[in-house]
Amino acid sequence: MAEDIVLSDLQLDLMRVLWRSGELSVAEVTEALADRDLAHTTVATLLTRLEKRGVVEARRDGRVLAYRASVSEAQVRRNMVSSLIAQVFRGDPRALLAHLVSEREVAPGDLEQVRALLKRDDDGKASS
Amino acid sequence: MAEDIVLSDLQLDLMRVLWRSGELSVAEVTEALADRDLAHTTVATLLTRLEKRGVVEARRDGRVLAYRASVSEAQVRRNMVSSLIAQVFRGDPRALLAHLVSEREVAPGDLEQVRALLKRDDDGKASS
DNA sequence: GGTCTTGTTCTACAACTGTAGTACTACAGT
DNA sequence: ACTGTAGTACTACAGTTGTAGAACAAGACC
Repeated sequence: MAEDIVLSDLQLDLMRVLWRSGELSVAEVTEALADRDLAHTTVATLLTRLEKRGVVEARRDGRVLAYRASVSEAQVRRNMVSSLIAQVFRGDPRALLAHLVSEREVAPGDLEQVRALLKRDDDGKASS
Repeated sequence: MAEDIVLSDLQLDLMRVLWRSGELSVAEVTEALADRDLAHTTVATLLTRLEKRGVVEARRDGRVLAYRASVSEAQVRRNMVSSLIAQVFRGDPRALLAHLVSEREVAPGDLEQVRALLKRDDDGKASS
């Protein structure tokens, strides 16, 4: 379950609201997306569709539906990055890395930084 | 021009054929995508649509149309990566980098490798 | 108890994508 | 000139997404 999780911009915005806030009603989600200026029926439609796809779950709370994300943000990130790597970089994550570097999207300093981060991480998790 | 270049999987496959081979007829593209097993009319439709979007150009060569990519692979890559970064990583490329590292998609050795590459590159281009 | 409000569900529609059939056009061979 | 044959153009249709109205349900208020 939860395999093909590639979400559109709007869908991600919805999910972000849920990830931040836990369990929300349609009204609350609509309010949280006020900048998008969507009708609440639109938000309801979107949530229903996402529910059908299994990325959110609805729970009846009295007469109101409470929606909750049923996939994590990390999971979606993973999926979307993997998907991009598969599509554009022949499945080779290092090709993406090389792209980022050569496009000057990340600087050498960033690499150092992240490397340090990784090291700390490894020390914690995979210590001898 | 050529701003919103985010292509689907199939569209990318088409483009890859054109990037590799330069200028091709519908028949040639269809053949190159034989594994997809598409009708040549399907390929024609796809190319026409891509032309309308400005990512390929058609030239009349006798009675046959010769299609050619009018955006580079690098450009599409840039766009698609940027788009993902904007959508998923709040526009921060380093967040993507951090993701790659923490998801073990790239290893420390890869960082070194790419860093070396970058260094060589900079030596050539941005020498003091 | 009737009506207002709030929320849910259904239906709708345009744009885009994947897919392809049909119709038209024109060159090639006899 | 006639007819394949090959290629292009047009039309179509289902699925997804963005967007929302209309209809319906049920508690809240007087």
